[in-house]
Amino acid sequence: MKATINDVAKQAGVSIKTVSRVINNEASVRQLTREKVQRAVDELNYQPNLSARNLAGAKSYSIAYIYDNPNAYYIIDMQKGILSACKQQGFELLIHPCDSKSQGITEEVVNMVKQARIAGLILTPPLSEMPEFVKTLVDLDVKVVRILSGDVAPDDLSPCVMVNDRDAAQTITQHLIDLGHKDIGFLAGDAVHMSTIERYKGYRRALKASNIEFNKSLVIEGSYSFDSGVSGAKELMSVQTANPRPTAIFSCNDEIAAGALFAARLMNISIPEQLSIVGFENSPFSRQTWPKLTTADQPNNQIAEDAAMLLISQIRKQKNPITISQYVPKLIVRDSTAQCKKL
Amino acid sequence: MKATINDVAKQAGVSIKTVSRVINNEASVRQLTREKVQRAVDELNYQPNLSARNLAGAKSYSIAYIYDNPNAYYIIDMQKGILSACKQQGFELLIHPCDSKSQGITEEVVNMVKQARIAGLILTPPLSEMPEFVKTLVDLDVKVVRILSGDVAPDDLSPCVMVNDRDAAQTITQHLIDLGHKDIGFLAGDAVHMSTIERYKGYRRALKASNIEFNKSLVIEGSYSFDSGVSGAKELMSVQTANPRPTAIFSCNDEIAAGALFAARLMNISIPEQLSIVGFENSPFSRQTWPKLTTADQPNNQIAEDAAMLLISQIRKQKNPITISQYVPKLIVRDSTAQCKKL
DNA sequence: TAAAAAAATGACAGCGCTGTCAATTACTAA
DNA sequence: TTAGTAATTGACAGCGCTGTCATTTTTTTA
Repeated sequence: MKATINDVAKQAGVSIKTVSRVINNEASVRQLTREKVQRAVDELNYQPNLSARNLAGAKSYSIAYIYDNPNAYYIIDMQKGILSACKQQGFELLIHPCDSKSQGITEEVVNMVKQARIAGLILTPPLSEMPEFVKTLVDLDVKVVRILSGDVAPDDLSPCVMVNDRDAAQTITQHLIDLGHKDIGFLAGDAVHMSTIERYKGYRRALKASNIEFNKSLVIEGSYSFDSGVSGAKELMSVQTANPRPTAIFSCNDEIAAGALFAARLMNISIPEQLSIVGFENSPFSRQTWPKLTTADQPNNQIAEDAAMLLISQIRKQKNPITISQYVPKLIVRDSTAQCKKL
Repeated sequence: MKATINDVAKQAGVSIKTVSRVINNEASVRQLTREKVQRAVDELNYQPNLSARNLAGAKSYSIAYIYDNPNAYYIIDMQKGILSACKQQGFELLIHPCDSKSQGITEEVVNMVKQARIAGLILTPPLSEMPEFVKTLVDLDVKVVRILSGDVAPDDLSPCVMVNDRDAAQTITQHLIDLGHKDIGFLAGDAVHMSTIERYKGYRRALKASNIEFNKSLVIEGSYSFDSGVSGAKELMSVQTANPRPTAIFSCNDEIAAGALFAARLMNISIPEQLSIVGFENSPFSRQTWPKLTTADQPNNQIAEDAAMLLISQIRKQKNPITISQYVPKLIVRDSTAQCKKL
């Protein structure tokens, strides 16, 4: 049978309260006692019962990951990272898929938080980009950590883990520029997503830094989908006379890039010889295209773990409330980009 | 504050034990009393506290989903279905990603089951296809439900939800035959997966049913990947003289089909005019190709919910132990298949 | 060295529920 | 009607832990 706090107390020759103190890392336990207890804990392979903890204490050891995102890869990665933090810290994770556009979403989550006595929440886009939603939750006294696109937190509602898409986009664009490209198309994702906006800013900044004139006709609005990539690339590549035909295309994510790749193939444009294409996200997608995509990798696993750790330490009040950590996706050069052949 | 069993008891004018009886749907509660309690439950919006239940009772209200599958879409779908059943039934879901090929996988899971007092497990391929693994768990007195490819359960270790890939594959193949195709290539997935074997059997059966001679050179071994689809299709389509060049290709999943589509494009073979291609799974992939894939849809969400319900009713000992439910993926005709042009 | 203050430890109630068993009530048959 | 049985209900302990507060031990101060 599983060891309980009683077994440990008996084995260590102390009261259960002392054991409780040790496992909760409270002060005012003599070093000697602490070691004695720790030894018993190890010997019995004791792990505190979460149900009992949640029931007895004022604290809660449950956090939740609320998501609404069509990108399954992203979610699975996130989940894995969060789970890993939870395991380390003896927390429990509740998963809650939802529809961010639904009317009652706020109420739904508030309800869940109350019912399950949830101590904290991890939010990813698009939920993390809904300020009123976040505000409602924070006011409810639930700890929240948001994962967002950008370099600085948009407000001080909660700690954030920022993914600096802007710098990454600049780096990617610079990579194209370094290859001699000047006419670089931009296939945008959904305009409401912060990530699209940030990536666009990075693209613009790179052009500016290299004194390349920005050409609005090279920017195509769209969404984060394969189809959008196909039609966007078609539009870009069939531009007539007046506009330069781009020699490279920056796609806001790998799915769009895959679509662009496809369109190029349809139009008999060889990649990367005649046209360089870059993606973003380093999703499994990017390795399933031919040629394999040059893209930007963001360590979702790591980001998620970081966010969860931040959340937990916040729950434990171990750190100052508004911490921010930042990640910059890293350029991964593969086979879809090459030196610009055009003069 | 959240209502507890005490509040309900007070409101209904009965003892907490009676409330407990009502919410657990136990016999020997008078109809009148039951209604009285139920009314109080509704008025107070009472929901039993899971932690307390888990702690107090001999029973556990936790089930776990253990997975190891590179297909994120599949897992997300599964998870959602399971979650929905859990919510309905007042259960809690633990998520546990793992590596099925790792040495200590059995021990890892056994440990987890013991530590978290898990009442039941849901297993999907490849974990559900590991008999010794399942046996160990069942012997441990954990309830297990497996989701498997096939029409009958391979053993009576646990209830299974069967996905009849064979019949579905036969239907798909028949669809090609109906379109006049006779030389139908087969791009296999990983040979160790039951799904590959089953789909292959269905393919063979369809050929046989229509008296089409089986040609071994049209079967290409491979894996469930885009690359495998590309190379497989290339091989099939470059078959020389002796072998007939297929006019249609059955791909074991959408990813392979996407690869095949890509290869065809490379070889200037137009789809579906010169070559029909079908996929399997109806993953988001299949809608992100051009032309959109004809494929077989399996209602993963539903399957998962069904499996979870089966598991929970088993935990509650409401049903006979070895129940089997079966799903047959449904043919979805889209744009990648057409009438055979060849004589 | 004794008194006072501080640090360390323990006893015990109680979180919200279920299991056990005893008490009450309703229903039967005689 | 009344004992006898079955159906219904309730009192209470206890699951494994934490919070409160009292007690003991150690350290500090005068």
